[in-house]
Order: sequence, then structure tokens, then C-alpha cells
Amino acid sequence: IHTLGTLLNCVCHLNRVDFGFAVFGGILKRGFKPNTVVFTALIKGLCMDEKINQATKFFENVVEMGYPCNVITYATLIHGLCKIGNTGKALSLLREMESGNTCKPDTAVYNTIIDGLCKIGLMSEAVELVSEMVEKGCLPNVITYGTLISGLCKMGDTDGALALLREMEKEERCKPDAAVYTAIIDGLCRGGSMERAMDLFSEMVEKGCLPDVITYGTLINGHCKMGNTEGALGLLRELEKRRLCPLNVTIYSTIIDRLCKNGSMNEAMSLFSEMSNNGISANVVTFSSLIGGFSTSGQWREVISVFDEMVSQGISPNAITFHILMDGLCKEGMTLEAHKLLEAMIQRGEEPDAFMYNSLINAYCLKGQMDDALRLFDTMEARGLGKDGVTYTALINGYCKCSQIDEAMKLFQGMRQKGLVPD
RNA sequence: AACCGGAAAGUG
Repeated sequence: IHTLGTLLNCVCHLNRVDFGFAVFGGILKRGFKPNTVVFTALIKGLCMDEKINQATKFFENVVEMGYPCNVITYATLIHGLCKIGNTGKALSLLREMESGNTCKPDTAVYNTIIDGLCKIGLMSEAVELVSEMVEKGCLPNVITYGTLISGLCKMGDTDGALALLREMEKEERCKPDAAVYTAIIDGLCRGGSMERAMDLFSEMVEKGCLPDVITYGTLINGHCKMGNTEGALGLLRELEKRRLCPLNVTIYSTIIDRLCKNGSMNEAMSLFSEMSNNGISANVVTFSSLIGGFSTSGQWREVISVFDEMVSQGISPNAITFHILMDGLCKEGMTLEAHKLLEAMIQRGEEPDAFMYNSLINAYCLKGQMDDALRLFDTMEARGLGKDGVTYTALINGYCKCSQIDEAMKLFQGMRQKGLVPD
């Protein structure tokens, strides 16, 4: 059962929960009694596959049938719920744990929900939960702090994050680690303060905290997003020369994306080759950036060749890849091809998302093809896709451009009636 | 053998 548990965990981590259940079947067939580890791995597999409802049902069945669950089982399911933003259900599971006697929540469980609350912007609820865990005798650890600090940074409150960092430094029990510093460095970069980010980087080194590949990747991204491609490349060369950390696909993809956005496709492709020569495989993000770069410059042959190369490496395009393609076609005014792409996706059994429709609707509006735009608008409704401010703005813009102000006003009212706030 | 925080790609 130990071996099968390991196998099960492996297949679930490969995102093949279907195989996971096959293994589970094998366990039952062989007459082994599945244990908590097995159930937990399966729940995790379902969660990773975004099948949270199934995970919840499975968990309930397991409990009903009297199999033992422990704090890790709960934590796993709670994590899945938080990942899709369902902190309400996560909190009710937490209450269930608190009221029972068998598995009281531990710090990791609280941390998971604190993170979930931060990710949907409920910072004060997150902080509240920290006080609550302390009252209940669960001590916050470095991850608790790291979670809050990351949440504050995502809200743009780097000062608040720095204040928490100073608080940690005073506490012997949880000294800040690389993740904590990196989260704040990232926040500072996003706020446009590269200087302060670099200062904090120096500070962490001075204090004896070793930066890792994510820290360096964050700085490289900071340079890229500020348009400082040279700075990013310079840092990459320094990492190589001084062997500061092993490079990875994220580091390269960050810079490749910048080069693509600069329109420097030759340099992008040469860095892409360099990456594979260094034994690092590209992923869907790397390929999507390249596809975007080539399509913005109308190099459709290259787009196709990159796309083919991606597929030949066994990497499937995702919703973002398709949208990058769609947007490239739309921006070039190739609405006919763009529409074909949408159709092709539907035939492939993919479900185009709102980004897809919004781009194409906008393209039709810019060409004054309001009928086509409206047809898609209705299709979105029929497919249950949320129409947001972007959708309405595109259409309003279209009607304004062809002087149908009354139609534009109607849409504006319709948008407000749907509870959408114009920006 | 199973659980928690930090970096890269998309729409007006």
C-alpha cells in the first residue's frame, strides 16, 4: 500500500488524476485497504485538475464511509477551494475542524486560508484570521508572514509589507527568508521603484539571506517591465558568469518576452536557441511570447513555424496562446482569419474565453461591422461568458465611430443595469 | 508516500 500510495501521488502530480483513480481501483481490487495518504493524494489530484466539486464530493464520501481523514486531507481540500476563490467553503471546513476533536487545524491550514483571502483582496479578513489563529494557540510562522507580505505587495502596499518585514526581524522565531524578501522586491519593482528593489536585494545579502533563482528572476522581470532590456540581459550574463544560481525557463522566458515586445525577434530567437543549447526546454509561456512577437510584426510564416515547433515538442497551446494569436490577427485587421480561428477552436472542442470574444468584437467594431460584433455579443451570452467593461466599451466605441450615439447610449445603460461600473 | 507563502505570456 505504501508503494501504491507513492505511485498514486506521482500520477496525481503529473496532472493525471484519471490514472490516479485507476491506481485506486487497483488498490481495491488487490484487497488492500486504502489509507488516508491515498485519499489525500486523490483529492489533491482532483484539485490540481480544477475539479474542486468532485474533490469535495469525494471527500464527503470518504468521511461518510468512515475512512479516517487527517489535518492534511482537510488542508488539501481547503487549498483547492481557496485556489478557486471559494474561501467561504474553506472557512466552513475550518470551523468544522475547530469544532471537532479529531483533527484540529494547524498553522499550515490557517496559512492556506490566509493566502486565499489575500488572493481575493480580503486583506483585513486575512489579518483577522491571523489574530484568530494566535488566540487558538497556533503560532504564525515564516510562511504566515510571507503570505501576508505577498498579499500586501499585490495590493501595492509595499510600505505595509516592509513594516511587517521589520517586525519579523525582531522576532527570533521567524526570520525572513528569501521568499519574503523576494515578494517585497517584486512589489517594489511593480511599483516602479527599481532602486529600492535593488537596495532591498543588497540588504538581504548583507543580512546573510541567500537569494535564489526566483529572487534573480524577479529582478530580471523588474528590469524588463521597466523597459530596461539591457539591464535584464546584463543580470542574466552575471548569473551565468558568476554561477549565482541555476538558470531556468522562467528567467529566459521573461527576457524573451521583453525582446518580443521590443520587436527584436532576431535577438529573441537567438536567446531561445541559447536556452535550449543550455539544456533548458521551452514551455507554453516561452512559445506564446514568440508567437505574440511574430504576429505583432505580421510575420505569419514564423508564427506558424513556432506554433508547429511547439506542438512537435509535445506542448499544447492554451487559452492564452490562442488569444495571443487571435489578438495578433485582429490587430492586423484580419477578422476573417480571426473568426476562422474561433471556429476552429470550437470544432476542436475548446471553449474560447471572454478574452477571445472581446478581441474579435473589438476588431469588428473598429471596422464598423456592428452586425458581426453583435452576433458575437449574443454568442457570449449563449455560452454563459461574462460580458465585462471591455466588451461593452468595444461596442460603445464601435457605435460612436459610426455615429449611432443612441445605440451607444443604450449599451451604456444596459451595462449599468448589469451592475457594471463604467471606468 | 500526502498539506501552506515569492518571479515569466493574453482583451477596450
